[in-house]
Amino acid sequence: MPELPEMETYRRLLTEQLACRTITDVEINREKSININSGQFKSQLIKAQITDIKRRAKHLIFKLSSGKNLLLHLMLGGWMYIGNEEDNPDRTKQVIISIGDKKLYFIGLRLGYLHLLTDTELEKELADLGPEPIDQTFSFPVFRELIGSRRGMLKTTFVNQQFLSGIGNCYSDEICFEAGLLPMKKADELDEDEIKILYQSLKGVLTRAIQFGGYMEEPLFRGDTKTGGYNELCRVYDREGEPCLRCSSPIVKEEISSRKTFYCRNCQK
DNA sequence: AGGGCAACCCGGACGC
DNA sequence: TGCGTCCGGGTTGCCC
Repeated sequence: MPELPEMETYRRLLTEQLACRTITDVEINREKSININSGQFKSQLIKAQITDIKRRAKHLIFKLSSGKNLLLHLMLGGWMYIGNEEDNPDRTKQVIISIGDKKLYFIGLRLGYLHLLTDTELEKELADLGPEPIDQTFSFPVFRELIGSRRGMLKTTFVNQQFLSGIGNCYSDEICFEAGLLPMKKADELDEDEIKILYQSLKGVLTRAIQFGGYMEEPLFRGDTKTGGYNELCRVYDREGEPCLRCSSPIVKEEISSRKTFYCRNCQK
């Protein structure tokens, strides 16, 4: 599912493709995907310019020239495609935003949504999110302080958006593997060295994942070679039964707090 | 505080 | 081909 690196990849590519462009049409095929009635939604979007595209955690925020914000969360299985009338995926499109002859398709929005919000509403919506892990200000002392207040398992701690924002099921496993720590290890049982390794792994995995375009398999547009490059670089996620790339013992899949979790029994301690 | 769990949602994969 | 069934999984909220 799209996590921070996937959304950051989307942000960068969407900015290249759509920034400063004007919305010319909007099609809503699923009312539940939006927060106001479709008539109002359309009239507020059409003729508005996309002035900027920002990211906060797993959300994207399309800043509009009207001063309003279009807040996107893809949740489970949501993805986007930029094409045109002919070039588009053979899937159900819940929302389609036209920008001249280009069309931005929103696909797989089940629990995902596009909410049109004022600055105040947006701020309120994002208020409970924890710090951005790739932010410059997220230093080791900040991380040590933060994790020092935690007693739960690393897995549940990392996927908790109030603790740290943007990490989901895949990257929490990848970070634990990189650090050589078991996902069920308790945060309050870590020594100083382990906290340091965990911090470095967190920064390292996310930075590399962004660099390689995340692990989403669907390209954003025809000829997009950036998206999904990290898919083959995942070392434990969705690799059940395959040999560990460090020690060759099979990667195991286990349910931890009702989330599928992948790890190596041998080299993660 | 943390763990467990249900509810949300429905496209699409899968089985017959 | 066609129809019915069920899974996935981030997030919220509630209970213990």
